[in-house]
Formats: sequence, structure tokens, C-alpha cells
Amino acid sequence: MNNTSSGIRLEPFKVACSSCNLRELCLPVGMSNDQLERLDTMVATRRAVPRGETLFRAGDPFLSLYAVRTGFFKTCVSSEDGRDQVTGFQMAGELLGLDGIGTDRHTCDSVALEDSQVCVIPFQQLEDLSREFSDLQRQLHKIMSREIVRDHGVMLLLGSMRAEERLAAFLLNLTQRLQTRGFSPHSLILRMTREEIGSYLGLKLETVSRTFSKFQDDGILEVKQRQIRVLDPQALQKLVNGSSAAC
Amino acid sequence: MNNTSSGIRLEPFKVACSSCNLRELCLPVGMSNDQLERLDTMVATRRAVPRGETLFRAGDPFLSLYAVRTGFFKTCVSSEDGRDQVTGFQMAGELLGLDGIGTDRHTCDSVALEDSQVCVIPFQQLEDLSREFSDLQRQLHKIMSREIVRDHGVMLLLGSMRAEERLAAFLLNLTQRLQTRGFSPHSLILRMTREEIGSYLGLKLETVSRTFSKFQDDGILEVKQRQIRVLDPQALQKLVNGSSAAC
DNA sequence: CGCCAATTTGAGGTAACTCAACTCCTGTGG
DNA sequence: CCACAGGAGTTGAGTTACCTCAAATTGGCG
Repeated sequence: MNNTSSGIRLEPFKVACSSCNLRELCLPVGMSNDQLERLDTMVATRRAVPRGETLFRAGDPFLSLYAVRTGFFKTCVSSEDGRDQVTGFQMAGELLGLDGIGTDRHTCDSVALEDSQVCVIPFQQLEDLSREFSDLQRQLHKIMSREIVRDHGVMLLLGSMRAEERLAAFLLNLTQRLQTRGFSPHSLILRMTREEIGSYLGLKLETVSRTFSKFQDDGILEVKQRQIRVLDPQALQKLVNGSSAAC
Repeated sequence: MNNTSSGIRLEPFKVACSSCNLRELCLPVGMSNDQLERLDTMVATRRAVPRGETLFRAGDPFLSLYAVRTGFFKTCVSSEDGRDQVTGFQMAGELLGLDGIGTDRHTCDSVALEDSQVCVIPFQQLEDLSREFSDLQRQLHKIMSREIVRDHGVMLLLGSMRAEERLAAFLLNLTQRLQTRGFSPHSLILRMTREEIGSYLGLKLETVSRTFSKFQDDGILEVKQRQIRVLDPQALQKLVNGSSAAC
């Protein structure tokens, strides 16, 4: 990332959905060349977000969605008394900011967990364009719907799973998404702390750490700090599906 | 399905968003008369769902959204091993079925908790119409975004609140929504069992029952089975905001 | 009127939490 | 190059909020 003193650099001229290697994961899924060209004029800017910085905060006016181009984000909501909850982790090709549409203000914080870049998608223009192109309209609806379905999955996890099951589900989800992006599903580097994992999974960081250790003792994982090697994916899968299914 | 003996009756001729008393809560928020007339042609049928019956099930093909006209629903997802999780309760004016857009199949079950009626909104037509009317498009997007934000709130609840806080948040949410619909916020009848409340809140039914009893002992509620009277709404509010804020 | 599901309540168990000490990395400056 | 600081992670010991199992009670509905 062309790092000057501030590390921030915009490259509005080089943004192009039509030539983006993420286009089959991102908003432009299934668009024709015509449509891609129109998308290119709309998605005109990119924004760099250094590790630890926020892309937006709860309360900020909502103007744009953001597509992760490189890097890794978390989103968190917080209650009045300062408790906060990580609601998701986002990687390349995933959209940020959907929470802001309903009230014209963002309702959560989005924080880069490593130096990252996002494509800025002005929402008004996206709505205008999606009234022209039903494919784009449909894709936007699908993305929002899938976010709802994902959230329901997290509710199931938080509402009814034990610590080991939660961590197993989390790891499987991560490896699957990495695999979709061409990475090995057997080896990954966690971009988040134990505390952030714990917040997402409704556990304390010590419990996350202990569970990692247990998985290592059981020969399911090899854990070296944030470097994880998955030795027995099926064991993880079995944990998620519930051991009752093994009978 | 003109069911005489069971008391079920469809009235396709009388369905009309333009004359519906829920139009300020439901999809047509802020539409002009012109637009309402077009909506009327799209939302052409109503469907009755007797208590205990499903409106749709996970796996069913997704064709329509549904607006609750009368009655009360729950939605639940289930994992392979049979665990299930109530993901929400829906009352008049709220939309059901958004989960189905992403995969063209529903991903949860929707069950009527009392005899109910819904308006059927064919989704293809809704998309077509919302390409014509940006107000309708915007409203649909707002509804989906708010569902995402609501889900994040539930995650916060499940991930970081104690039993009393969860139940307090649940009751406040219910009374607020009832108040929006013109009911007293101090008195309500629960349409769901303790077990369903527990599933939604990530608690066992016994814990829900005990927490109700505790609230009654503390003078916060009067509990007679499913008839609840809220004696001290501020006490509930204080629980939700965290007692730390009281310092 | 009696049945059955829903709810309440009690007693004991346990998964996860809290608190605390220690270790391991990473980065920084002498 | 090494010393050191500080954040992140691990591990142990004791506690607790919620769960599990069980029994008693209530209330709605045929």
C-alpha cells in the first residue's frame, strides 16, 4: 500500500469494477459489460483505512456503502452503558454500511483490523442505477437478505451453542470465506484479538483462549498465536452439527 | 380457500393499501395516492393463517413477502441437529419473508401465534414497481436495513446481557411496538410461551419464568400467566441501560 | 369435569466467568 | 545488539449465573 508518511492515498483514476478481480464476489455479480461500465462511473473513489482507524462510526450520516477491496474489518454496536458487541467481520468483496440505510445514519462502528482499502459506493446513485438495471437491484436485495440470514445464524449460535460449538462454527465460517477467495481452508491468520472473537461469539477472551487450547490438545487445530492450522476440519463440522447427529 | 366452518375467509376484493389503517406502519409509508393505487393492484390477495400454522417453512420457494395485517407471528431457524432459535416476533404492519430473497428459498419458519391475516406481496412485482417509484424502493431498503439493525441489537442482547436485562429489553421492545399501534404500553398480553421467549432471548423457559417472578417480587411487573402489567417502566429501562449508568 | 399443556418453584450441578499471575511477542530506543 | 515496555495470550483457582432435573400448580378447552 503505497505508504507515504500518513499512509493514506486515494487513487480515483484506477477504480473500476469492470477490471476488479473481486467482481464475482462483490456487488457486480452477474452484470453485463454495459452495466459494469455504468457501475464504474458510480464507484469512482477508493478510500484507504489504516489499521485501527474507523471507516464510519455510529451516528455518522449515511451517504455510501463500502465494498472491501483489500484488508479486514470488524463492525461493532455499543449500548449506552458502554458494553459493546462485535456484529461481524468483513473481508474482500463484502459490503459495509447497510445498517445506515434505515435511519440515514450509521448505527455501528466499522474498524479496520489491518491496513485496508474500500470502494466508495454513493448510495443515492446506487439506488438510481438499480432502478435502471434490475440485475443490480436484485443483487443489492440479495446482499441485504443474506446479511439478515447471516445475522439469524449468529443468533442461533449465541442463543443455543456452547463455547466449543461457537468457536468451531466461527472457524469454519472463516475458512469457507477464505476458500471462496482462493486461500487454503487449512491455514489462516486471525486478524482479530481473542477479545474481539469473544465479543462476536458472546464469550470472554479467556474462554476463547482455553477453547483454542482444548482444540489443540484434541488435535483439531495447531494454534500459534494468531496463526491457525486446521488439522481436522471434520471434527469442527461435527461440533457445529451437534454430536447428537453422530449416533 | 373460502373456509366457512373454520372461520377463515379471504377477501381479495377488499384488500387495499390505500384504505388500510396500517399504511403508516407498513410498506406504503409516505406514498402518494397515485402510488397507493398502484400498490393496490399489486397487493391483491390476503391469506389467513390460523394459530399454530406456518405461513412458510425453511426450504419453501420464495415468491412473496407478507405484511402482517392482523395477528402475531414468530420466525425460527433451526440447525441440522434440531436445535432451534426464535429469531423474531412480528405484529401488525411488519414484513415477513425478507430472508428468502437471497437464495430464492425461505431460510426460516414463520408460525402464527394467533389466528392471523397477512397481505401477500409478490416479490417480482414489488421489485418491478420499486424500479418505477423511488419512494417505494427507498422504503423497501429502509425496512431491510432496519431488520439488520434490529438483528444487531439482538446480538448485543444475546452476547452481553444477563437474564434480567434480556427480559427487560424484550418487554420494553414489545410495549414500544404496541404503543406505536395505539395500545397501552403498561398492559399487554403475551402471545408466546415462556419457552418461545426463552428461545428468542437465549434462556431456558425456567429462567424466563423465574425472572418474571423476580420482576413481580420487585414490584416492576404484575404477572398473571400471559397477562402482564408494567408497573415500573423506568426500572426496566434502567436494567437495559446497565445499572452502571445510575452512578 | 377432567385432561393436558403451560407455568412455577425447588435443589443441585456445571459451563463459563472473574480475578490473578505468568508468558510470549512485538516494537522501540539506548 | 540488547534491554525493556506493553499489549496480547495462556493458564490456574475459585465463583456464579444459568442450566438440568423433578415435582407441584394452574388454567384453558374439549
